[in-house]
Amino acid sequence: MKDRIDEQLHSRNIKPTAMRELVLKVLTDQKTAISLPELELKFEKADKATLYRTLKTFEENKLIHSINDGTASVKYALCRESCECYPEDLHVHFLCTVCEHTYCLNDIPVPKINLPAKFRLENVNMVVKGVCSNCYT
Amino acid sequence: MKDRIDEQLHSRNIKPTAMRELVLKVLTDQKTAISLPELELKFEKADKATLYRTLKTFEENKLIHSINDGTASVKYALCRESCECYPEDLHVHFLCTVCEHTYCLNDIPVPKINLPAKFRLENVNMVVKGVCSNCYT
DNA sequence: ATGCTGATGCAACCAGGTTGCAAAGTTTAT
DNA sequence: ATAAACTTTGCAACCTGGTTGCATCAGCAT
Repeated sequence: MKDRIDEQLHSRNIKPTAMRELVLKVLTDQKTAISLPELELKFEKADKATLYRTLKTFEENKLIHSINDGTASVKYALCRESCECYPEDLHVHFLCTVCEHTYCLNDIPVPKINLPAKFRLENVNMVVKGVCSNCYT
Repeated sequence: MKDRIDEQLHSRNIKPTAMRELVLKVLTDQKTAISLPELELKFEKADKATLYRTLKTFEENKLIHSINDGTASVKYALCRESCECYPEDLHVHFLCTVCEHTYCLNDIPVPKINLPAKFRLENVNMVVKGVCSNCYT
């Protein structure tokens, strides 16, 4: 288990400190994207700033991606192995308005958009809001 | 001018107070979406809470729509006359990473997405980041 | 004029995000 | 093995946007 974690960190050129291993472990076990405050709650006692910087490091190195789903806080989820966070790599995110969980719909790529003349595209954030299958009645 | 403003307010069932007329005027003159802090700066002396509530009122009555473009703050822009903020009414937003302005790409509808089974769609937020034509080199 | 309702202004609060700085831990060169 | 150099961590403090409670004020109906 730990091996696998360290391997992941290594493959993204992130030094495997104890803290980072723990955070990555939490992120791996997570089915939905998680926010910084939520991450804090996963630990008995952990420093917000450290977690914050850990997430930033992960994001810079493309181990995770951030999602701004319109709720108060930014959420984070693991990137796929092959992800380089290019526009082609992007997928749709789904925010359930009942349970507030944010899902990565990895199989649904973000549709291509034709921008007006002289607009250059760098990135796309597409969040669908609705009710997830768990909360579906 | 004022007539036109009042008419707009009236058509959305919003009582035309002085404050609201001023805010709507600012929003009308705006080419890009504006945030609460930005709106505050447009006035010599105005109360944040009042502006906040004014925006909320406008939004509830579908005179404006909010855009969460991933920057720290939520931005607001006028709805089109015919807008009821249904998913069909939605358009793509563009955030310029240079000037930080957010454009309503009114002519680009949000693409339709096929969600997984038992996921119900309510709303879609699609923000494209990049460089706008003004900042394009 | 009187009373009711909703709008405004002020102050205070809250949460998430972010930074500075010193202590602890790692790595590298000698 | 030791010292120097660099990185990570933990703590505290801060900033900003968003939000709320409450007293006051304005507009309208009676």
